[in-house]
Amino acid sequence: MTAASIRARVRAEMTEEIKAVARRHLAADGANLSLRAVARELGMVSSALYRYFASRDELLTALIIDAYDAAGAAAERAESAVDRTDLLGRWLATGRGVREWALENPHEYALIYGSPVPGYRAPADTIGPASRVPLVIGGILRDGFASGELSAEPPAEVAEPVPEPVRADLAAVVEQIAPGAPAAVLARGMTAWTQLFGALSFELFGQLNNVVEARTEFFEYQLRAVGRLVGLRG
Amino acid sequence: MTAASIRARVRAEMTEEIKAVARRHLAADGANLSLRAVARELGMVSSALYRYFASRDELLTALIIDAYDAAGAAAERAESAVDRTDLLGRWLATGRGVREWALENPHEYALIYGSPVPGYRAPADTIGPASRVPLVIGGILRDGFASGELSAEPPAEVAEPVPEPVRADLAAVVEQIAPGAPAAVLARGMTAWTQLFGALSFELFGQLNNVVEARTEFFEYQLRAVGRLVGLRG
DNA sequence: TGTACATCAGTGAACGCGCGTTCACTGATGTAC
DNA sequence: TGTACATCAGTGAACGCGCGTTCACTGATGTAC
Repeated sequence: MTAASIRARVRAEMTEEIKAVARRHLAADGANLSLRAVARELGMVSSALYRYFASRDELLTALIIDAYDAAGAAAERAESAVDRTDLLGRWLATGRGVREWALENPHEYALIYGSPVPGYRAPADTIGPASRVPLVIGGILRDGFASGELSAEPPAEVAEPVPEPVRADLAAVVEQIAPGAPAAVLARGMTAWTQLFGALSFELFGQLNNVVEARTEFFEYQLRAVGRLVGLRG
Repeated sequence: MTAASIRARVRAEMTEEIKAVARRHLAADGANLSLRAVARELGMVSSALYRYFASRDELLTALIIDAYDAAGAAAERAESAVDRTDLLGRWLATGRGVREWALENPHEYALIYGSPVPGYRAPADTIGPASRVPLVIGGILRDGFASGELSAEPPAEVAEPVPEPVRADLAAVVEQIAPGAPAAVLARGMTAWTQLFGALSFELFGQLNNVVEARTEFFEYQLRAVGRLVGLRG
């Protein structure tokens, strides 16, 4: 290993360490993370951080990207462990995987799915990582449509026509997320996606306090209910 | 009008004005609202605010309560304009009412349904106002169950049993929200409640950017889809 | 292999701000007799 | 109705903090000849 690459590795490790400390600080400060506090904990002077991140916003961006990646990886890991033909199981595993990650990392969850950070504009590099969970769901829809289990027609009793402008928007999304699937299937999938994160936000942001204590069971119930709405059988 | 009551009225007006300015500042600062900035805009010295609010947290609490009340009032106003027997229509009106309020007041929405404010603990006085939207939904469920339109059994194809621990939690909630309705009906109602705010959070917090542009139609589609899951006909 | 030079991580001081909260005070307005 | 006193809104200074970012610098580590 050349001297240069050792230096690069040390630099990469230090970068990771800064992010790790910053992640811990999200708990105390939320999105108004203090660079000076991070530096203090690392035993450095605050200006030293500028060797690694050009600004506070850049550090925040790195944390956001990492959080999306971690949530996506959790979904992928959980979903990939399920038999490919068990579509409902794959959906449930995805939801559970994301939830477990979110419960372990509530402040990172809040950073990406909570209120936007005032004054912060997410750069384009967050788009890819942010798509990982939707892509997992898209894979389930694609396979379901391919196997015929998911038809363009939803379960008869909950059939709801997709409005024309939404169809148009989804036509573009279909190509990236679930190539080949009809817009109607994707629309139901996006309803499920919304439900998943709505349920997590309610749980993590306190709306269920004093209302539902059986959090895991309630989450599971909602996942299953919306899975049925999508047309997933299990 | 006595002198004392004039003083009281002036005081009340000043209190409202402080809150109005503070609300505007939520846009710039999010939840880390600055008392000094509010005072500055009012042309007062910052210590003068302490005549009206004992601390920054107390001002935040007032804003949170007002926001819940405003969202609840919007839901009530919209829902009450619909024919009582049109359950699906009542649900759609509720959703649209909340969404309109949220789009007009995105920062207040974020304050109550977004990430929790770091270091802030909501006092008990927020519970009542926070229940107003759920109560509107509960009213629809109650009436639906009373008229027989909503049965304990959901639409057959999306039937999903309510887990026992959730049933137990909901038994308590039923009394406050929809007296007389079975837990199964309430569970579906809470799924709809989650979907409603999940959809709003996705829209307001930017998750739909570059994905769905036909926001109103997509929202409407989701409201209808989950309304069917609940068993509301229209 | 040894040496001159370049790179780069981290320092420390400074700039120019911001904040919430307390406290003694002034002066206007209201109350009680 | 007039006067002494109490209430209360708002002031201004201060306390004791915090922050992001810039800049000239030191000194260790790497690179090129």
